[in-house]
Amino acid sequence: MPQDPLFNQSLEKGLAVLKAFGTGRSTLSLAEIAERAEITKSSAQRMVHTLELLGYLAKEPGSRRMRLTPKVMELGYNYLAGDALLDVANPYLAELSRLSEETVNLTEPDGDSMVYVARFVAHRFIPIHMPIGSRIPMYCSGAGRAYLSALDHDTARALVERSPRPRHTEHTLVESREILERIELARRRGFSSQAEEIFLGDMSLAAAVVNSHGQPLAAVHIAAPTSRWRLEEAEARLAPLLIDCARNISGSFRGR
Amino acid sequence: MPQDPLFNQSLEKGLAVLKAFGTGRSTLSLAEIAERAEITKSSAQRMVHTLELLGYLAKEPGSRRMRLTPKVMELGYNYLAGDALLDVANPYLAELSRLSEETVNLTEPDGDSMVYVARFVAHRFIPIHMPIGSRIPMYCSGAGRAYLSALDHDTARALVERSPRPRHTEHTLVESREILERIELARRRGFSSQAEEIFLGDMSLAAAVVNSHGQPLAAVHIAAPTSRWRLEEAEARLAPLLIDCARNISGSFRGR
DNA sequence: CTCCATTGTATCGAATATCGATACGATCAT
DNA sequence: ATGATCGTATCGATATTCGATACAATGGAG
Repeated sequence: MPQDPLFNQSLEKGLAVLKAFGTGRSTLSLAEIAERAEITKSSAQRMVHTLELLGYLAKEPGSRRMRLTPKVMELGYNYLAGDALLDVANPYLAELSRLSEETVNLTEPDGDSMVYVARFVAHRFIPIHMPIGSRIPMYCSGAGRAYLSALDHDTARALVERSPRPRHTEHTLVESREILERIELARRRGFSSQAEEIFLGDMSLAAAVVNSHGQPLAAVHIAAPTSRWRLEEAEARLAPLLIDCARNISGSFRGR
Repeated sequence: MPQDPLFNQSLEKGLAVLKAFGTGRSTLSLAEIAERAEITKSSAQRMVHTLELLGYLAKEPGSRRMRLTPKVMELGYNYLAGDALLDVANPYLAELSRLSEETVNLTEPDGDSMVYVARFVAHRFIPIHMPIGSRIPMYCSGAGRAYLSALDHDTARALVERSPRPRHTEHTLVESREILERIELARRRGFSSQAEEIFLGDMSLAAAVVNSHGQPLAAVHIAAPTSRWRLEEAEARLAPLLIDCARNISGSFRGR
């Protein structure tokens, strides 16, 4: 009974196989792939065979487990390569990293998460390793709250309320009322902040990048380790630079 | 006529659609997708519909053209997240960038290209924008030659000879004899170099990262703009730091 | 503003490629 | 050495994908 005659379930299964490598281990046996992708062993066999021929999967030498090849990055890279905002933002992000001497990131929204699309790492500290493409939840991140603060109130509220809100650390805010208060504060101040709500030892300040209608496209954030900054001090010293950076990116993108 | 009864052509078509966004424009109409993916309009319709439901494609607001969503980066990110070498390398790469005050990259081999998997951008200069996931050919890049120099001679020769070798600039070496000489030199010196063979104004020095059997896994390279360095000077000052970095990564990975 | 060419969307019957089950053989752990 | 688990190959049934085509929507030209 094909409910949607245009939907192709083979493609769904194939992508589920690629996504199966996201959870946990980096090499998987066929049985594990079938289990994680929630498909039958036969389907897994076909999909793995196809992906191997196409060069996206390879047998781990010496065993029969499969692993992703660097070729899968072509798929994600195409997004980055076509992202006009990223091109515009890069020099401003580099400058902010130079001025602040801290790690600076650009993230874009997807569902209820923010996705890292650019990252300039400060020299003096290697913080939590967050490669391009990784995700942080909107509700408890500075970047997410900055993004939400540039949406209209009802849209932001709806997003927060329907998002799962696990407690990552003892400091994570999980009550939607509290979170919405922080978003309201961010709206007034022009930037948002977050202290140790995702990782202990890590704070962040963030500001939204907006289009010509004021709608948010992305967020810039500075990662400030608690070992070097108190929150108040970071807000006083870094927030003006941050807001300036986000405003410059927004302005340049408009005139692109 | 299913020549290979295990091969799933729907999956191939779906991935071809995602890859179609790599060539040229960042938004495509259905007709353009069908053309670039080399599939019929009907197939394109089904694949696009499916990818849209799964969240990998979205309609560009205000038009009917499609664009990739950040969600596609999940696929590529899974590779990075599972890459043990990358974890080990990061601090050493950061240190090399700090010491050299230039941009440092880690690349891994795929086919006849090297793929960027990590990048530490120097503050004082924003060179050619090469995001994670982008590729450079082995035959004319420092990283590629460093990688090839750690393979046995015959394997390296075969790779170079069967690789297409377009001339990117007036300085690009395209004769396999010349290229193999450079690889031989790299083998003796422990690092390779390249000056303006891909982009004018850009040189690079590179060294291979090897496993416990001496087989290459990746390459570290420093991008040195011609505006700041003469080749001989760069080789004298930067190569020792570079070799040290690659050796440290190799050693740490062995003991992982 | 109208018309036309092009593009996106929906539908359909045919038949092929995909489906899941199963059987066999290889591999690993005990 | 033995058994259990896992990867590989094969099969018949049929659901699902196939390409064609018809229709509607769009956008540009005149």
